[in-house]
Amino acid sequence: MDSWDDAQTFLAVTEERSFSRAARKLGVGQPTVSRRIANLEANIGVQLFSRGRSGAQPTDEALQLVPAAEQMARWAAEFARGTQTHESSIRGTVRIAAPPGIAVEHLGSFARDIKAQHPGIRLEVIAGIEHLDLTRGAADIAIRSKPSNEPELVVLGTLSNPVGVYARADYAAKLPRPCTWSDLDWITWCRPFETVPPRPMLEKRISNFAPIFASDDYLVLKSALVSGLGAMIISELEAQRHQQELVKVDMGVELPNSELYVVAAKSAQHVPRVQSVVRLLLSSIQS
Amino acid sequence: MDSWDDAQTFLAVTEERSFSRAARKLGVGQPTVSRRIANLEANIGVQLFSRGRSGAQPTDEALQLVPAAEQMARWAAEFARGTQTHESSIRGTVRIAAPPGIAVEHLGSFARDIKAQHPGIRLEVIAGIEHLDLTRGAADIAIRSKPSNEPELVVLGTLSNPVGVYARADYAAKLPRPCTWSDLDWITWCRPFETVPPRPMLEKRISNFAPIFASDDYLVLKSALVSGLGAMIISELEAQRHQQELVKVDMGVELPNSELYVVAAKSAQHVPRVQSVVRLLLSSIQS
DNA sequence: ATATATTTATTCATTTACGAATAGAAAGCG
DNA sequence: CGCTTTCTATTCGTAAATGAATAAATATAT
Repeated sequence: MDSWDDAQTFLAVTEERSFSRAARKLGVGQPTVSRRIANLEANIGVQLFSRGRSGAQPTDEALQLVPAAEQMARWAAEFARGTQTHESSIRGTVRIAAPPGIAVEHLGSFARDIKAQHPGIRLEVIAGIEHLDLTRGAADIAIRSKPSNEPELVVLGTLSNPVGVYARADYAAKLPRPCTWSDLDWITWCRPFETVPPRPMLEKRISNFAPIFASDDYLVLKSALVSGLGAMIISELEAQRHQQELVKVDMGVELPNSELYVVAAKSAQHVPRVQSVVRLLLSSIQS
Repeated sequence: MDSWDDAQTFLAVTEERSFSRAARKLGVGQPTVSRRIANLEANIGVQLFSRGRSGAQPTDEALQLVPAAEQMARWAAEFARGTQTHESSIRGTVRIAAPPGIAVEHLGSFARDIKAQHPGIRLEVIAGIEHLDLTRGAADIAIRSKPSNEPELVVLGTLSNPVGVYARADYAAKLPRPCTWSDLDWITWCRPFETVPPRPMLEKRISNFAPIFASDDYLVLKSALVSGLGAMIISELEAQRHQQELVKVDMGVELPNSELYVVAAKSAQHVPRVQSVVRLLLSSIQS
């Protein structure tokens, strides 16, 4: 084994559990992956994957190789970022990972700001809670509800996201005054997003919390909200977009802003296009 | 940059300071290296090496990329060793790094033992003090005079190397009795091997130590010794081979054995052929 | 100055690696 | 069963990567 590309191919297959998906991920054809793995297996004389209808399952021998390959991937990403710190022009693709609500509420419109300021930059938003590995370049920036304490990552700034309880006007009109948290029919996330704000906060305030409606899709949640089914905690920014349909429910107290942390791999912050996106992100979403 | 092979090529050039040497090291042609580096430079838009008569000098930008590439190399070696732990047959090449004296005195004859026991194994001995990076696979085993405390390495055993002061019979006959350390005309290492035993020990025992003769080549030292120029500390094993020419000089006390440490990368000890060599090394040289 | 020895760059015939297309295999489903 | 889908393996024409040979450049020695 002296071709580092083979290790890359190997890692992609173990992660994707499929030759064809690995090929897509690597940007090569499926036969190439098939051939490279076959060569690797021939060289070391051990079968690395059991092929079947449902893809490729790593053997025990293959699993022992994974940690080393992962470390290679991590440093390959570091190397790649290093090559980009000296780019003079601000252009290229920037991938942002964010929890689904944030992504929908803020990043769509943010993309327009980016285009105006830096037309050369293309934005890719991955909405989800899977913790993408920033050190391996799965994304350039992540917006997280908790600060990361991983030593290889750095918090580049915080976003204060003002939120409020909103409902359709006719629903809100029927509510008792003052209205308590338990009085409301809540619309919020269900699995696999049960840990995405504001659901944990609701579960803390309301014993035996049971939403009247839940979904893993923000648009579905919002359409339930707009249909007058119940109340939902959304960002003020999003509420402004729906001011004709939605009204704020007065809970007696203002909700605290939800704090969001913008994190990136340490070396990513020196990549010009990432730098620009972060700067604009912090200044344009800030309140 | 998504081809890990490019990083490998890059690292080879920074280390060899030459496209052609890097090509030899990688086992590819020189034009391939030339082209790969040119592509890499074109992709990132920065010159990485200043080419000249005396090879390729990395630019500042290139130097920033080196640490990441080195880490990749380290884990690539780890990956490669992982692929070898499941080899069933004990065959292949094992590289041993050792200080020059040890290499000459012991490893030549050890190669014969290996051949008898494991005919499939080929030995490569690198004699020198350059600390080869075992974690990166520059050698499989190293014999060192100090135990390594690097966390990625492991001491697999110690060798007790009995040594004595020897000189040609006629030279020894003229010595005063009892004979002190300062009475002798010492033959020992010069730069760059000034730290290789036994020279540090001699410098400690004798103030203003100045050898009558020094060389960086063991064979040169030994020929000076055999010619009757002075005395030299050599292993008893080596002394036996020259018992017709050399006699032991009685210093009043026996010299303590020189302790040698056999170290390897942690994962290398599980590679069958390395395992076999280490086992035989410990059992056959042990006194 | 001229020869020599080493560099990197270029050329170009050759080979290797690639991937679109296809075959084969296996599971889900009506 | 037969249809569909989703895998991996194979085939094969093509394009890209390779390296022997060579050119160009440059320092060192004679």
